[in-house]
Amino acid sequence: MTETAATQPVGGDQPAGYDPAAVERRWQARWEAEATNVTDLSDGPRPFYALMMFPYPSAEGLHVGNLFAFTGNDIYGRFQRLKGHTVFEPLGYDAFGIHSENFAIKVGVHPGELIPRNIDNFRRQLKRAGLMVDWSHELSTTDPSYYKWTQWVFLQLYEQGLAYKKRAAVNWCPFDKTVLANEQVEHGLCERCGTPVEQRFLEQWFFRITDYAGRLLANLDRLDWSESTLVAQRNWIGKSEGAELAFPVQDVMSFAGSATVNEGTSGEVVATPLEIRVFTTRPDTVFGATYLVLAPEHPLVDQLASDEQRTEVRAYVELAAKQDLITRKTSKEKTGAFTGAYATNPATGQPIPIWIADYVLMEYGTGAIMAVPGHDERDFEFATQYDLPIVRVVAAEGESSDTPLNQAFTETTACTLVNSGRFDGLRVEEARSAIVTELAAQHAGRPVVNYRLHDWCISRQRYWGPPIPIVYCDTCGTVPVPENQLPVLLPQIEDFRPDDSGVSPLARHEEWYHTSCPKCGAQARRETDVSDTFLDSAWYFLRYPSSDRDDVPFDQALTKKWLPVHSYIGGNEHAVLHLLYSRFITMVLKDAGHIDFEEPFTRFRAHGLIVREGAKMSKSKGNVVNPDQYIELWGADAFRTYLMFLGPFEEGGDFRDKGISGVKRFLDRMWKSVHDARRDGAADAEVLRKLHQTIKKVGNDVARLSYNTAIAAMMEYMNTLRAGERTPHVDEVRPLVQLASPFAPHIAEELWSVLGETRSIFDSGWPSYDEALVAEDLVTMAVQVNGKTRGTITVSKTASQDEAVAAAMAEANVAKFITGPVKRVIFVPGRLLNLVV
RNA sequence: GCCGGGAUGGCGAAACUGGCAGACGCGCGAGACUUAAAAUCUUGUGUCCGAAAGGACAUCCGGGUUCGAGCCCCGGUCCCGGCACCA
Repeated sequence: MTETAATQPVGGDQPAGYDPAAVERRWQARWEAEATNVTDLSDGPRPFYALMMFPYPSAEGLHVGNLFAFTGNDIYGRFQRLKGHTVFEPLGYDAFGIHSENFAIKVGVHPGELIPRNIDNFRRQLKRAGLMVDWSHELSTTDPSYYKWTQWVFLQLYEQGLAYKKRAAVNWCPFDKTVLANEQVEHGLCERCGTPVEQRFLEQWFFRITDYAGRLLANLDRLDWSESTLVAQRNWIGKSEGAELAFPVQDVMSFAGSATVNEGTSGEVVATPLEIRVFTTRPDTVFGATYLVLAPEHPLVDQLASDEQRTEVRAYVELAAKQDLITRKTSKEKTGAFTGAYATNPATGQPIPIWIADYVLMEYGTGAIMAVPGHDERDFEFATQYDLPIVRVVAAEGESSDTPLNQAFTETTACTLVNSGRFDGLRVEEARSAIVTELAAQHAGRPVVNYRLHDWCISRQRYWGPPIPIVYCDTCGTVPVPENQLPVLLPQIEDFRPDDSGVSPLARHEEWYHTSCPKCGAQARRETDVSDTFLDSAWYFLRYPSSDRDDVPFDQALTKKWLPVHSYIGGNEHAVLHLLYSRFITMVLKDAGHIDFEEPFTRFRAHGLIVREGAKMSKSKGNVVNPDQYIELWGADAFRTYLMFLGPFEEGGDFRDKGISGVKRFLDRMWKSVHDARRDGAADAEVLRKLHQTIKKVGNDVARLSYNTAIAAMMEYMNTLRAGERTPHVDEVRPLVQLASPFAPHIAEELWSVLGETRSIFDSGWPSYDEALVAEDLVTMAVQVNGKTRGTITVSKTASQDEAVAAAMAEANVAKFITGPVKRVIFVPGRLLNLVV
């Protein structure tokens, strides 16, 4: 390209060719120099926070999937800006966590050195993509000025009694000597080294997210989120309504206070009958409960075991403890042991044996179940295995109390109770409440709602994360680090590898580990666990607007103005954890009075996945797309536009190398059209009509993230614009440049200046359309005979049914098929006419 | 097993509320320009029959509702994703 080419007046005779690299370099420099993308957060009557989930800065650099998502968000942000909003589009890095740490261990470089390097590379790549990012608010979760406030968030939960410590099972890899997340265990083996994973019990920090289960679930109904994400959250929270029932244990007494699960009261020295509480969603089947099963970890197991059964029971408990958490939950084989004790079924009054088995999980319900083998598949399997009685208590129509059961009968609709004493004949739905009411009157039961959601374990026995801001003092106990002593800095240590001890590598660093008690000043020890990466990302959206503030986690006025986030975009792999934790933390901060809203993301859309030639991209398959290469070859504008064109944004699509050429051709034609455009004479009326139709369609499509069809509409307009090698008029091309600008921002800016404009196109406003012009005066309608299309007619858009029928009859091919009298006419104005003969 | 999403030309895909199936793009065929090629432009392109006009058949399979079904209902096959002994 020559120097003068870009500034060649419209109508100049020899427009220069389109050189994406030069154009993109020029405009990126100019945006930076003129701070085009820096948002004045204190200004702007119509703020719009367009957020994309921040990336984990991997060593491999930006993935094409990342870029797909970022571009999708950027287009939406740019569109909102053109629509007159003040748009804030920040970006940051989720750089703490096991991923970074494992990679650092692998290559033998300290993560503190590796991460800044990766971030530099990410920033370079993201900038090249031409995102409208306000880089002055960039953040990284690994920065002490950020994690200081992550620790502050922890303290907020601690102060509200929502953070607590308890012993819990973790997956432990004896070879890598590390705690593993559930996702890192495959078929009971460590995903990295293949060593069988063991279960270990460690003291860990938890957040009481279960206290918020009801609210987290109820609010979902009023969120404008992708349906699939809402469903995933509902399933994860897993509400189930049922009852807690009490089964008294025979001949075993206990001291009050230790007798029941979930009820730690005073230690009165009064012997009370021991009872087992169970949770069930089928209280209607209580007459069929022929035995009880406790989880092997249930606190009453040892007390219940009879002398002759004790050895067997202990062996089983030990075996269960050895098994890793994943295998236990996936192997369907039923095993268990009889405790030797019996309980009384409160409905039948009959004694039933108490068993332990690992198919019952301690962390759900009460850790104990009443087994109804007749009507539960798992119980049936277990009962068959151990020869326990199976009783039918529910019967379908045509069945009776003694219709044999050769498998569990789990149907409930149109079923009635049998073998259930005075409840016989009741429909299942009626029996549920009737039985609970009856048992409640005897203090043997109550209705209960249970959630599958567990409390959030945030402890990580690792190095690369924010230290949990807690100190242990021999006299003062557990002491939170005062806010003015934050951050608790993560020390720079060389041996950050985890070891066999089961505690964080930080514990090996005496000078860090030993500290003084913030309360009494005596010698004390630091908590050595760091917090979960998901805590870092559960509040980052609150930090962006205030990222330059050191004195507060988030400024009150800015937060009020900019939050909740107007549009959030991200991958559905975070449908549950990240999005749920963010909602939880937001609710907690609201309850603590720090913010005045409790849902962080007003609108959320999950983007799709990019595959290549039908297969998921992976390094091992060697089909990973490196964005740099494509941007080099085609330009960021073409690459962005192609990514948005290859499939629906919310579904993703197939990346095919050749596909990009069509999009590049489109940009080339737009370039040429603007340079060639004539100013003399008038614009063509029909072209203008098409233009207005296009403005309408592109606006509607972009608003619902239907980017692929928006691009198709622009291409279609381009075909009209250039049909028959006509020379387009300036008025015909100017709005097109605006429509294309969110997709291809650099070329749009360039062409905008070619059109004589001096300000950024992104301050030019979104073109409007004239509804009267959009509607065609003449419409082409399909004419069907008996539902088969036989021709078309062109009539006025206001044509009546009679006029349409007359026009249709005049068509030879239609008349040909009218073999008898027309019995019925279906007339859809402007669309179709169907004659039934 | 349960819960989502999906299956449309050679390929990526459109069709928003039941109304001309295949927009737009890739690829491919033909032509123009060129010494030639690339690029560009024009044009054709679901399948079958037909010179054409036109016709028949076509949205995973089998039924149904309707004047009319890719879309709604019933039954089934396959693919992708999530959860998974949750009582």
